[in-house]
Amino acid sequence: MECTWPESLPSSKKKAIEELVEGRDIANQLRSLLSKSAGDNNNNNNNNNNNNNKNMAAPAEDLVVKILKSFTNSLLILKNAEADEVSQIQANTHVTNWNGGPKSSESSEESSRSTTHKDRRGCYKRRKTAQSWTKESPNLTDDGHAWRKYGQKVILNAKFPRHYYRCTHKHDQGCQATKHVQRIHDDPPKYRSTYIGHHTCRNFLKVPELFLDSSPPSDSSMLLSFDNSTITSKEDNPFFSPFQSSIKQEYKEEIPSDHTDIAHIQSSSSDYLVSPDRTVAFESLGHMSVLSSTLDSDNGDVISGDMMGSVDFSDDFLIDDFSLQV
DNA sequence: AAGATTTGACCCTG
DNA sequence: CAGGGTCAAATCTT
Repeated sequence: MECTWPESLPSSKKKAIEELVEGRDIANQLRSLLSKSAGDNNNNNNNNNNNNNKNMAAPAEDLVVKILKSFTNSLLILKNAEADEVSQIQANTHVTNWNGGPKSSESSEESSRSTTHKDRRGCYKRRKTAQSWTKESPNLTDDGHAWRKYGQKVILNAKFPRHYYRCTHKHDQGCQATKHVQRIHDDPPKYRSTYIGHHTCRNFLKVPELFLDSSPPSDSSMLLSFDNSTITSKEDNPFFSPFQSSIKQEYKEEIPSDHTDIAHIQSSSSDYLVSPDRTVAFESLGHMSVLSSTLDSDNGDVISGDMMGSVDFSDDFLIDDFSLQV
């Protein structure tokens, strides 16, 4: 199971990234040193008063934080640029109208349409670009969201058809999230799931009241998955949800005889929280999602306030997250 | 009966 | 124009 982070980085860029990572790590060390010494001084009254020490450490730490931020942003830019080059299905760094919008030749071809079919002009809106990330996995793991299949296509040069899913709540809640799943290997089975867009829905019907309480349901899982990260919601990434997915047909078709996989799929949501393997996936996917969100935030493709509020771009998050990736 | 899946056609992008 | 993404009627499942 892996994320489609570019695996074939040119060595020069790899080195650049390594350098940045090293610099960032050093800055990180400096920061911990600073905070350590500040803490020591706080416990030690032999020197000047604590307020003075704090006042000295605070600006220094600010600087360190800025340095770290700079490193992290550079890494983000580098990596995202690479991702765009390597994979078309990787997160796009700009997003046009979410709903695309009809072409200009809207009304001119009225008569040319066949009358045997319903006139669907205007109803078809393809997303030109959207935030996307992929996941590859030997089985079709539950991502916690309710998906409804809306299409299947044979893809050129692909052994297996691609299955298209949209969020079940597309119509009742206007959730724009979609995904497609394609089997890329037969033996051993391997599936590539590409997630497009963010869930803006609230999975009310599926969420136990326990989770609906006061805090977002994802909080616990996020904290478990990301350790020090400060992501606060799963809404922008289906993998963060601890809830059961409701895809049925997909599994029946793709894994007709593999009982272990089916058992996996139907296993309780707690699997997500305890399996180290999946935790890694969460980290990778969370990273991708955050990456996309970071770089898309200024292009007007904010789907909802929900999504915007889904990620806390604190220094800690970015720093810790990146340390997983490089 | 309601909701999900299947499937062929439509539409968009490169 | 080809390939891929989406729609929606028909069909299936619960």
